[in-house]
Order: sequence, then structure tokens, then C-alpha cells
Amino acid sequence: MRRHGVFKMGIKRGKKKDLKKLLLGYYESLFGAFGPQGWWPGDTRFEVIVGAILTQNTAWSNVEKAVRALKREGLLKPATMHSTGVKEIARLIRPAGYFNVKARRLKNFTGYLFKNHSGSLGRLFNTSDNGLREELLGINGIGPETADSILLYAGRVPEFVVDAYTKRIFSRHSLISEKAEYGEVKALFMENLPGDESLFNEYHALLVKTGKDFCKTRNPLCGDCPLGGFL
DNA sequence: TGCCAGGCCGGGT
DNA sequence: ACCCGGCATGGC
Repeated sequence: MRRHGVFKMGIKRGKKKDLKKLLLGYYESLFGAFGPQGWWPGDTRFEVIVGAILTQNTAWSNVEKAVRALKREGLLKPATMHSTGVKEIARLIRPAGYFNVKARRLKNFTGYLFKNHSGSLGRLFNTSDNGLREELLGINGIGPETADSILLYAGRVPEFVVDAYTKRIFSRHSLISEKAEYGEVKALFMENLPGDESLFNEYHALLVKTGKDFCKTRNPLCGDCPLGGFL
């Protein structure tokens, strides 16, 4: 019984060490191939948050149009967006798709920000209590990926962001199952990489770049993907 | 022309 | 706990 437990631990630790090297190897290959991605594409923390909500299941090129429209109307500030009607916001973010739900979600966020943090992103990210992620998840329209994107890219909090590309790439490499849940995939990275905000930032950005270029949903082939050697 | 994109929610079983 | 339909535009 006891020996069995020790045996299992030995296997586990061995695997974990391999995973650390493997995941860093993936990272080094991608960084070597593509270099720094300069994420998040956005000038301010609030713009990052807005982009994170608008890009839900949506091509980034469409999000850019919506963000430009909001910027043009002076709405890329918590206070102005908070005091603008949903209809008006929906009209402006039309190119991003799902414009009615997303307009509501943007206002859900600013509503939360003013209710709980005096409308200040500085206060939001400086709340020393570690329940911020749960608070964000409590906002209707903010799920695990959006919450982690906000924390990592707007707040520089070391939370690994998992998206469809991440799942697709690593399930095709048999490191996770095809239907692994968000938290499971996230744990793979959080438990096997140093908790470095800068590393998480670049890693996720590189995975998105890789996914867009080499890991389309339909295409079973990988072309000249720099991760080809890991298959 | 149809399929896809940096998800999430609500209702049903 | 799982499964599913809905949400919607623009690019290829």
C-alpha cells in the first residue's frame, strides 16, 4: 500500500519534470521562430479589457474596427462607457459581431467597476485580496478565458490564458484530451512553468500566432509549423 | 457559398 | 454533470 503510493509519486514527479522541459521546449521553438509578439494589442488597460470581451469567438480584425469606433467616440474610458446607453454601444461595436450581448457585457464590466472599485482600474488591480478572479467570473459575460486575459494582459497577474488554439494544438500533440476542460488545460501550464507573468504573456500570444498560421480547425496537416518536431 | 473566428450564457435532460 | 442552441459580423 505504502510502497504503491511512493511508486506512484515517483512516476508523477518524473513525468512532471519531463513536462516542464517539454513545455519550455515548445515555448523556445515558437519564440525562436516568431519572436516577441508584443501583446496585448491595445494602448491602455481599459482597451485591453474591452478587446478581451469583444474578441469572444470573433476574429481580431473585426474587433479592431469596433475598438476604433469606440475610441473615435471617446468611449474607451470606464466613466464615459459607463454613462453611455447599451444601444449606442451596440451600434458602435457592430463589426465585432454579437453586438447586443457584447454591449451588455461591456456595461456589465463598467457597472461592476464603479460599484466595487469606484470606477478605477488602479483600485481594481490593487485590491490585495486574491479573490479578484472569482469577482471577474461573477460578472455576466466574463468567463474563464476573458477573466484570465484581463488579469494577465491588463493587470499583469500571472494567470495562464487558455483558448481554442491552445486546446487544439496540445490535443493534437496528445498532451491533453480533445475535450479537456479549461481549468485542466490551464493547470498543465501553471503547474509546469515558472509563474512568470512575462512568460505567460508571450507563450499565449505565440500559441495564438501558431494557431492562426498552422492549426486551423479543419486542416489536419501542419505545414511548416515550428512545432512539427514535437509531433 | 459555406465555414470559421483569441467564448459565454441559459435552458433542458 | 453534460449537451445544446443562440448570439452576428467580415474574410477567405
